Amino acid sequence: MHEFDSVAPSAPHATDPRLLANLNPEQLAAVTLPPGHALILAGAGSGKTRVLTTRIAWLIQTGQLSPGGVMAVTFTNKAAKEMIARLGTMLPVNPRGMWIGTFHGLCNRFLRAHWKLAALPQSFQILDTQDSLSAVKRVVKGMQLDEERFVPKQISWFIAASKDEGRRPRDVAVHDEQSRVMQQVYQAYEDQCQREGVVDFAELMLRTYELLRDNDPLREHYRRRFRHILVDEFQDTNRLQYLWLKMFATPPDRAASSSSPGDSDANSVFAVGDDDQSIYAFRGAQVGNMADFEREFKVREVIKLERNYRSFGNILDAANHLISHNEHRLGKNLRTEAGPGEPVRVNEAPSDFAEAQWLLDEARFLHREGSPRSEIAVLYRSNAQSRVIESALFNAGIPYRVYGGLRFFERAEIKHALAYLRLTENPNDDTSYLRVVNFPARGIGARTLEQLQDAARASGRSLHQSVGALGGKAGANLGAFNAMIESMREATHGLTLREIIEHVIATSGLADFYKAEREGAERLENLDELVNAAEAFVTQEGFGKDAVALPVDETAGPGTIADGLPQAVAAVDFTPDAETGEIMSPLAAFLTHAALEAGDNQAQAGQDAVQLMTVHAAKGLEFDNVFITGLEEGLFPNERALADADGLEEERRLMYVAITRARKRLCLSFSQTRMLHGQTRYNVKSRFLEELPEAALKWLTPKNQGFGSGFAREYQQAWQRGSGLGSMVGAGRVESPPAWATPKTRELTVESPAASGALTLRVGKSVFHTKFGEGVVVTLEGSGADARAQINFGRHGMKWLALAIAKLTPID
DNA sequence: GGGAATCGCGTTTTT
DNA sequence: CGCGATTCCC
Repeated sequence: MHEFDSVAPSAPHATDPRLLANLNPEQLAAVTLPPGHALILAGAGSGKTRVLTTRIAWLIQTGQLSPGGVMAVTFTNKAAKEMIARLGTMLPVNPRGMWIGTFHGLCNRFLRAHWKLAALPQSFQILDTQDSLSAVKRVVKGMQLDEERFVPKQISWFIAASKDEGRRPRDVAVHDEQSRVMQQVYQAYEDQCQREGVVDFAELMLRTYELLRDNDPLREHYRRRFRHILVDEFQDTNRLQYLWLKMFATPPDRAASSSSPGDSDANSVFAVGDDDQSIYAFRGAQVGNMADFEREFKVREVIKLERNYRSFGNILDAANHLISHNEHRLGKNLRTEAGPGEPVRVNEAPSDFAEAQWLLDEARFLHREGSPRSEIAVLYRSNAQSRVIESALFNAGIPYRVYGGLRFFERAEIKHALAYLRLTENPNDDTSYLRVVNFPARGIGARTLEQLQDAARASGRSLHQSVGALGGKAGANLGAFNAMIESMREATHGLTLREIIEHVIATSGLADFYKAEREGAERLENLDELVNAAEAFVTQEGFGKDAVALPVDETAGPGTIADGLPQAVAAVDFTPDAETGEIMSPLAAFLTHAALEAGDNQAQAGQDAVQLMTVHAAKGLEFDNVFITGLEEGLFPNERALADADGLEEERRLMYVAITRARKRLCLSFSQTRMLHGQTRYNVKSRFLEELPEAALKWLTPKNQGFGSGFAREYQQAWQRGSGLGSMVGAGRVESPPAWATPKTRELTVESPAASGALTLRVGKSVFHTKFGEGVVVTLEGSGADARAQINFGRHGMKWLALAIAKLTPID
């Protein structure tokens, strides 16, 4: 089926000496590894991206690889873009033509090229998580299941998780009624997606994997084409991504059987990852893939990049010391030549409010000292923690930026516009149909849609096709909607993408609707922004001008292929059909782009602002000054994560990621009390604080260390201000009961079995229990013999104790 | 069909 | 407590 140009690698050219300059010995070894599968353990701040890009540039410069023979995979669009941008400065070729992208982006390209083999429509559309959930809801409703028992969200999660493990409905384990129904829903969901010509994120991966698995010539073709496969953040790969990778890689036994590696037709996988930064197990990532890779791919070279170019010594000591408490590691220790730097400072606050206040003063101080606000990052374990910090910053008028939340293409008004656009492309997309059939309102109610869905189910056709089944006013309204979609389709024929979108926003009634809305101005702006995004997309991708294969001289070489698939296309989102070269419409391509790249999720960019984000969101970023807040048992480590065995280790890795974000200054803080879910919680400080080396720390609270001069004075003032704010915070020390707490009893005196004599307990007081260790009294109830106390023992959890029996001693 | 009241829930998130 | 989703009522 395929013919290949088996061009042996030419003798290395003289490389640009600047390319390899300033690499340390380990980096150099990684960059210049001979062909063969390799695993690079790249510690935080060790120059990972540099090694990846330099490796590609070096292979190309030395003539071992043509741009068309590269496949580089990342997890995020941001990482892919960065790689492309850096390569652009290193190479005289256009890196946009290389197969560099996210797992999902590359799958999309692959399926666009082989849509027929994959049994998809050429302009199949991609469901994001929201779309997918509403599709599942539709299925569940259609099957008339009890939504209490079969929660759509859970089923949606189950389907995604199954696909992420490579399981089709027939492969899922069925052991009871519940799982049997789940399987049926999964099957029905698949049928529905197939009927509507849509795929969800996991389907992109799974479909690609299966196509390669079941089609030998195709698989062999791609194995020959991609000489070098590079994978970033390998520790975050899930089961399916690992299997997927195996499809592209030459099996190691075949690679080994070749006498000389240089002439072998085997390709090479260059996997880069850091097991200590694996923080996505909750969404299916399997760190075990690293060990599996080493074993199954018979990796000969494991290179560790341990020299850190980011942080000062004390920060690295803290990170190393902390992570050494994990048992399941491949083993790695960061080192620096930058000197110890400032100690890691630790602050204890009486309340979350005071913690925020302290943070605020600290940020002000740093800014006064010349640090840009954008170099100050405030990290927290969960999004709910940002609220107090935000309000403190807001009230003080300090600009800040919160990462997270809705992204551009996920906004309701944008999704609505996209739904109309999708319908002009494919009126049988029921998800989009239901989203906008009555938005803006046009007299199509819930019962009408029930009937329409029943009719569609009965005939096995789409909603759009089933409108004729309904008569009366309802049928007329539906007919009018169909006619509108149809006229949109006709009117936009031949228009530019920009004109199409403008037309649809106007004629759908969306523009008028938001004009009439009191709060619609921002949404209108966003719709304008959608037009701009489309314009930028077209310009950037170069569609319409020269969306054709790049000049041959840029792409020819080993790996040239002969099945009509262009080596490289200027417009990567317009991947042509592998056989016919047909390219999908700009609109379909833009819709794909919108699904695959949800856009920024940071609020108002522009001015210099303090950066607020979760630890997860901070991965891959770095800042001069980092604050890690809320270091309390239950919060960080999070109590819900402690349920499973590996939970604590993942939490610790999360802390490790947080620590290693800091370049110059690291501050840790925790609070004795915190408002959570509408009630005050009394917390014990995080065990992670105990796992840090004392020598690298400087405690700012009197208990552990006195105040000195300079910085410390600042802290003292900040702390006092923070703790002196309003009656809410009271006297500020844990010894006095917080005035704002309203438990049943605030103070209780009982005969203590431990200390012969009276024991006085107060809410907020620390106590020691012979079995559970240190805890904080949360609630007191009853009296005398049946006096009870609820005590938070941190890692041992919240306990109710009978005070007549429990052996408690007070801690001061 | 849409606004108001009520319910329920509350790690982490990219594609 | 604060939110989103659902339900209720006009």
